[in-house]
Amino acid sequence: MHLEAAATSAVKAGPTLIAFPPGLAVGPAVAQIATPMPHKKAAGEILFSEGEDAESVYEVTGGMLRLYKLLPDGRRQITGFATAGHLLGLAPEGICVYTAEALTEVTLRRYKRAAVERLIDEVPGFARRMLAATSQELRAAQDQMLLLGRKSASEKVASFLVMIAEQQARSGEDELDLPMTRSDIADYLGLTIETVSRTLSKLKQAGLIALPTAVRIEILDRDRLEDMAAGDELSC
Amino acid sequence: MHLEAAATSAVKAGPTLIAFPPGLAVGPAVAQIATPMPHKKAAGEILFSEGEDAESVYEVTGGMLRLYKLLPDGRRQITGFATAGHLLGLAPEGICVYTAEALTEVTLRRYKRAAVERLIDEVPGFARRMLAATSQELRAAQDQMLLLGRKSASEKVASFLVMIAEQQARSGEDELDLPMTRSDIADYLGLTIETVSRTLSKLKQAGLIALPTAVRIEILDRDRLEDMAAGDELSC
DNA sequence: CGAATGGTTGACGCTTCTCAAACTACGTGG
DNA sequence: CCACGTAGTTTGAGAAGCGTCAACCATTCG
Repeated sequence: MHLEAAATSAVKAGPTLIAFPPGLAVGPAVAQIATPMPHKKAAGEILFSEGEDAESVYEVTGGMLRLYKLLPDGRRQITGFATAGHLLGLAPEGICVYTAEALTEVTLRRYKRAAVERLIDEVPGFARRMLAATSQELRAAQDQMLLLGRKSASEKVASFLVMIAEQQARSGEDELDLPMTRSDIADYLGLTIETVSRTLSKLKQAGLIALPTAVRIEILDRDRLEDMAAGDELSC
Repeated sequence: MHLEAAATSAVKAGPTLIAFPPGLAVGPAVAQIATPMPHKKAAGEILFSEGEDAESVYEVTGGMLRLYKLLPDGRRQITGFATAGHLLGLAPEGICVYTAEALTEVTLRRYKRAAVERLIDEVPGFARRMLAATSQELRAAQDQMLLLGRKSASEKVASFLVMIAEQQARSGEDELDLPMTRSDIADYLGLTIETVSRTLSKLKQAGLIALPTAVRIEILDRDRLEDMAAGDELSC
């Protein structure tokens, strides 16, 4: 019942999380096997931490989380932002490989991991759908590797803006709300806060975007931004 | 028959490819449904290219390939190295998302993609195994994101050496053969050839490794190398 | 109003990149 | 067998992009 809803929601939102591609339905058997527990987390709360036992699988129904890994000295790499429709905590070895932290208030449905595993084994086609979703995440992760390893700061920020724009493609609006801070963007792109801020200022000066407020971004020249994101020189 | 062999081979080798975790067996139905075509590629040959239709799925049985994505101006990010046991070309949308190129001579088994898809649908447990393998790759991809976004050159090279060492863990040998060039290593770690070379020289000077020849590396202090790879300061 | 959090901007420095030259290994052909 | 060419590697000098440190500004909240 609930997982079906997720199955029809949008895909993309960055790498490292499981999302159900659109057009997939799970089937009526689901709710009987895996009964969801409604959940809510306030901004800043941690859903689960890297290294913990993964006892539950969470389905995001609202809000946004950041998913990240840490180095011993505190350096952080955000591997993705999870939004409605994403499934978190499906670690195959039963251990969380990243931390999930609420960025806004977040609503979730919690499933017992064992129940989801049973679904995978027993509901025909369910494993296949999970496989498709996971493959999609893997593809996104590979794009992110290209970004982190080979793109300049301008190209990274442009890529980020294009990604957010695609995600918030509701109506024809070219105004974006950023739920995350500069620090989150920096840790997602492998940059520092200052470089993100400076790069946004440069894009603003170049007339590609406008910044009414810090968390609000208007895209003025989508085409050039996409060219820049793709690495088509003219990076500035 | 053949896929079972793969199912019992080692996992790790870097992100972005599908490998069968050890201890998984596919079952005797496989060979009947998806008959493999033996294949061979010489070093330098391209198996498939980014953007192409993914018509076949390849199972690597010997040798090594590099998997990479390109930016329009030629910048390259290697997302992983594929070795025996890895499955390539399982793009869910039917389009290759990276290029696979033989690094050494490579032996492969080719399956029709449609046949593998049928396997996924019809052989109980097969989709589940593919899901486990793909999740494992996703985990590795996340590790690589942390490396690319937040590790220093020394930490990157140390991580690479530890990875290769784990992969070539045959016997107690601490001598490694590198099938790839400095250029490949650089494009895997998000560095340049020169930085890789200089970093290896520094590690040699620090007594952590020895370099009998360019393609041969002896690990002298595994512990410190692993500390460095994990980001435990003392980076040098 | 003042503190706190987050964002912007500037000056400076360091890590890594770029450009260039020299060295090594290896295979080919004279 | 050795000169030569080629591809790959190493090393150096200099440049640049991004990080670090620091000050200042904006917004929110008690």
